Amino acid sequence: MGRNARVWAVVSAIPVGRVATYKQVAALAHIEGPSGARQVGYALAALKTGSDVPWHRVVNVKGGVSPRGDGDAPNEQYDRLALEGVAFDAFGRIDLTRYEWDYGG
DNA sequence: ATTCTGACTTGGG
DNA sequence: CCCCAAGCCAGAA
Repeated sequence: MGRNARVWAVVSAIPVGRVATYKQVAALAHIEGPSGARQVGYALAALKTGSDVPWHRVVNVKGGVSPRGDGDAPNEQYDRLALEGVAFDAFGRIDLTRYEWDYGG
């Protein structure tokens, strides 16, 4: 089981209507280190279209979606989250204190 | 096989 | 708030 699989497993465990930060996913996937969050980003970047992984529930520490250079993917992320009941402020940011996945600790 | 690029976070100014 | 630099793995040509 490589890093990608671990990341995908963690992301797949994020409940509907809830979001997790890259950092959080990295910690749960046992990818520790200063660049753990980045590994998560790389793992998600390796996702294929049609995958069952809810990648849209992964946001950056600012509570916003990370641009991938492309234009539609971030937009789709906003749409999917909105459909799940996640609210955004006027700046397009999510209130992490309210929507961040509480995995129980 | 090598080379380039990219879904991040943190600390200091 | 913005900008800069470091640490890191996977995929494509």
